[in-house]
Amino acid sequence: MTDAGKNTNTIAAQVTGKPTLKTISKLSGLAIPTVSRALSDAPDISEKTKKKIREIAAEIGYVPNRAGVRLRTGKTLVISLILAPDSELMPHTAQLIGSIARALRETPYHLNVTPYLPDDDPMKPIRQIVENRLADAVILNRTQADDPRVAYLLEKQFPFATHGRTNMSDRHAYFDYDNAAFGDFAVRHLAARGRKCIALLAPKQDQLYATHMIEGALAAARDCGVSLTVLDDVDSDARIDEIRAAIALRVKDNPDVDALITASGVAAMAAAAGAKSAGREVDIFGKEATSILRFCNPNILTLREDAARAGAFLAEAVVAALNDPLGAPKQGLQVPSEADFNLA
Amino acid sequence: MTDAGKNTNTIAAQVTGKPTLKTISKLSGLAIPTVSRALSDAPDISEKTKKKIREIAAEIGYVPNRAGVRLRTGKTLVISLILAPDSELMPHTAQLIGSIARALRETPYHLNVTPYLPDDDPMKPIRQIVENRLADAVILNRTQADDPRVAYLLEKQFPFATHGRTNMSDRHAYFDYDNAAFGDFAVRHLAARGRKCIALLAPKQDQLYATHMIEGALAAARDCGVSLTVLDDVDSDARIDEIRAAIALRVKDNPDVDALITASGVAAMAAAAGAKSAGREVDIFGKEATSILRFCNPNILTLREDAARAGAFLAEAVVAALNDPLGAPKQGLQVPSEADFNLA
DNA sequence: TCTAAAATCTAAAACGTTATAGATTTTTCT
DNA sequence: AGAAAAATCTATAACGTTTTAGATTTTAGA
Repeated sequence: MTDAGKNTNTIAAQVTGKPTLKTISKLSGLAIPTVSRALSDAPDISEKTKKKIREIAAEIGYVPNRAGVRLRTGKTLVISLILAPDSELMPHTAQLIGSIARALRETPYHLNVTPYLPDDDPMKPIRQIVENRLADAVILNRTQADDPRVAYLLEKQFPFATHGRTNMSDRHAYFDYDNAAFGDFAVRHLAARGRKCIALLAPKQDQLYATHMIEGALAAARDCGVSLTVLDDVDSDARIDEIRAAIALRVKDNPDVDALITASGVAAMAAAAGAKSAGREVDIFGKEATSILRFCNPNILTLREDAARAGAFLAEAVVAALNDPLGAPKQGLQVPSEADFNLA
Repeated sequence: MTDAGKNTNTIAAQVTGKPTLKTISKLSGLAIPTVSRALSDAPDISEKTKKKIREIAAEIGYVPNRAGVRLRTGKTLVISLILAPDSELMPHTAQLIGSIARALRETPYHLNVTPYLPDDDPMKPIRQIVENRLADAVILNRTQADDPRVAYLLEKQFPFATHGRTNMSDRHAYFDYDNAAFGDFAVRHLAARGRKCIALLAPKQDQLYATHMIEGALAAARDCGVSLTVLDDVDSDARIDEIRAAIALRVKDNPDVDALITASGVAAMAAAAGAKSAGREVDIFGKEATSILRFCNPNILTLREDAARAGAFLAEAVVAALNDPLGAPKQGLQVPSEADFNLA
């Protein structure tokens, strides 16, 4: 009965090549499935054996071969971030990507990035991933209120999380910025500074965040007794020069406007430039602070959108969805506070 | 001899589950290895057979299982982008990531992102990837002149490409901005605007791009007969407020300075603010244009760094290195031109 | 002490692919 | 026509893992 541990100690040092279960099997004298089950803490392996195997594994630096696991289990150990074309141009995106990937380091999953172009069908990357099983889950950003990708993923029961809410948010994991609260915060802040006639620059597209922002701002405006106009004929996602020109026109048309709220930092910049070119002094309140912003114009106010927090949350949410497909989806909201005010 | 194609047509339509080589084997009546070799265009398969197999494969939408390929060949079909902590905060990084991933769509490789934190050992992710074969190649960004990661990868003969040159650039693929040409361009441009005393804000760290930039600028300054001072005690990679404060001090100390050159857009902004707070009107010339910049200060001049081009090049370069490990590494340089001037 | 049950381990198979060596068929040459 | 050569295909094995069912050992019960 001593043949099991016969040559354990001598070989352990001189392992050649990348260690596998087979290596541990030989070193321990136990069968490969035993080693496998011991490392996955199966109930039918004795504590003594588990300890022994874990020690050997640690000593020789065993790391499971992903291809083997993948082939056998059907899991890819990959989570894919679907990158919308706009996102590439947004200042916070790199931080979002980095923070997702960093959070995933605590898990067996790796992050891969799947971008698409403005002319591409947004459904195509999703379908490919689901049909060819290129990932175990996806993270979507820049979701639309009525997003066909979300509908598809729900139908296929494919795990996912979104950055930004949708019409179907009750059924999936997400992280979002509380844009109603942002609208509220911005209006109250401007009102407190004595502003009376605020214009809000909303994106044209069917974006839920705009709806929320407008609702919050309108309610606060009523409450504070200030006027609020929604400039829905100016696309805050348009090119920067167009925004500037459009804003210049609008403030000229409406001489009472003394403050502007925008949905993004870039739009805030453009709005500031537009107002200036119209010879007007207005307060600008923009979401999505960039460190750059505070130098641009003395009157640009911002609330920080915490991309790092969003990324970490999304990573956890999507892993939770993988581990417990039937559990309630994790949902997070960043409520703006004074602590985020005018910070980079 | 007719048993081969016996039930081809009938079954083709009703394939169930994800098709594999086995599926095609059954449909075609040919052995699995034959199917495999036909699809990889091996010389010992007849054209007739190849055609037949390719048709079936196309019809049922066969896509090779990555786990199978990976396990058998040892290739991961993954390329990993190592993301430096600073990069997450830089405006162009998302576009770099997106363009790499988009270029890789033409290849079998997927892009995965491996970030590390300021406190992490930069070698750790690289070692993990190489030792555990988590990718077939890596792309490094923010390389240092003397980068231990580059030395390690060269020693291990692991395929890679870098964004930014190093001391060992002759031996690896890279894409870089021609910073000497940038220094030259900036100085000549400022001189043409009548500026006589230029200060150059260089990063403190051992970054090759700074060396190049300084060399180019110094040579041009000699040639144009203007004065150029290198502010090497101000770290252009420092926090934005520190740069602003430092610049304010320096321009106060030196009343002759009438222009500033910086290595980044953010530094340009900060420098502009610093000069303004010192009550001075100086021209600012910064690399790495962001759309935002042009609204900030009337005097910020920029040359565009084309992140999309960099990404596409790096993807191609690293794939070339994989396909031909012994070939000359692909190396690219973006030479700044008027076409890149003051563009976002 | 013997049997039944529980605990612990192992053998065999499978995931999908490709490489190697060998088998079969076809072609070419004498 | 027969043999050698070329062309084309197949059988087998392996990559590293986990699952299933079964084998062995140990413990508990009478």
